[in-house]
Amino acid sequence: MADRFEQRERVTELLVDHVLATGLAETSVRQLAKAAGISDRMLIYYFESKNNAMTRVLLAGADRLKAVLEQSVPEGTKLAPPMMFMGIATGLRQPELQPYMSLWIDIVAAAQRHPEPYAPIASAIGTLFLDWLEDRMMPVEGLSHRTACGAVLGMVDGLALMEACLPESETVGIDAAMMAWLPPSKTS
Amino acid sequence: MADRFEQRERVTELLVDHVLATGLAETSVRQLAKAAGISDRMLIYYFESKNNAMTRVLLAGADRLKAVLEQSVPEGTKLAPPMMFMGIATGLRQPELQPYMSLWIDIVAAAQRHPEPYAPIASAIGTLFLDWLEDRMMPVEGLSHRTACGAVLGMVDGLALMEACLPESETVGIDAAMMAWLPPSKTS
DNA sequence: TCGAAAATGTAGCGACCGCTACATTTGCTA
DNA sequence: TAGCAAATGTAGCGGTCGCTACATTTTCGA
Repeated sequence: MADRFEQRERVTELLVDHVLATGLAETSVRQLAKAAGISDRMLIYYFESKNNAMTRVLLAGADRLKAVLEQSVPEGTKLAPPMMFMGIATGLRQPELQPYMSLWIDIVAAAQRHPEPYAPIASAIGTLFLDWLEDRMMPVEGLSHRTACGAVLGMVDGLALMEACLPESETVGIDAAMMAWLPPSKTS
Repeated sequence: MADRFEQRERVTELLVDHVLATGLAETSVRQLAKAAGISDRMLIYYFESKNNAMTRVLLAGADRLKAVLEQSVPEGTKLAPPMMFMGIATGLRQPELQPYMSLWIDIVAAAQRHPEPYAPIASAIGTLFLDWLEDRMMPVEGLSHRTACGAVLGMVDGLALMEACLPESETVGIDAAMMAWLPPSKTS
């Protein structure tokens, strides 16, 4: 018999795979349990409640994305806003990263309508990536650095949202247009 | 006894009120019926199916928003991108328009996971507003007009997404930053 | 080795899901 | 005014929801 908390960690990783593959649409207790190869009874035993399970799983998912981004843009790297934007935008379009962006939109939508447990999750993930960007993007002239990072992050999200709902013919070039509008980094 | 199709139109308007107030979270057949003051049996009778009901309701909601925007920016008006962006962004933050933006995020998220019926709805609404913007925004230098409109729309959406998931302290100034980055209209 | 605690299985609760079968009422037309 | 179709009400189907009561098995320290 495996220890309860070790099992929980193992199951969490399997569930991250699951939500990345299917989003928040197939997250009933029974569906999650099946994806992890256990009974729904044990899922609740490991996590106490579904809300707790979703919180742990989604935060673990955010950590996983952070680790992936870390490889492309290691700590200490400093990129000007246009390069940073295009790097993230093209990265998130890769087949292996695209699920993260779809899931992120799911989470923000869920946060609006089911504050428990999704609002704190969305806020935590948003702040996580704002911090990450703050460390790696070069500041721009005449703007609080935090604000500039928020605006860049917003543009990435907005691009992803357009690509999620419009046919490709309507979205080609939007990324390049946004990049071209971004300011260079501070020169002084 | 009221005519079936007249009833459907009347109920549609009531349901637009409902989804604007509660998003897609309370859209079971029974919840919709209750919001319209009819029985679930009659809701299906009027709309044939829930999918059909949601399609009609959400497209009617988009029409309603279009009519509201029409008042602020009548046909024939031409605005440069920064003015257009700020006008839409501040407008959508008003208490009476905010529900439209929240609902829009709900719809895009739903389109990813429940293509039927939401993907065509999201695509139709997105295209509707892209057309609207194309008519009223002044073109910018060196960029397909359609693409520029897509980028502006994406920035509005991205701003809304950030404001939906982060505390206000993290989002102040993002709108102004984005506006400042937008290019002026073509001078020639 | 044995007994308590941890881990796991089985079964099911009450609520809701979209939808439909069937009976009844209403209103218009012939 | 009789009859028929459209409109509406009542009841319920088979399924899923999150969660729990209870019984059983496994594990490990005394």
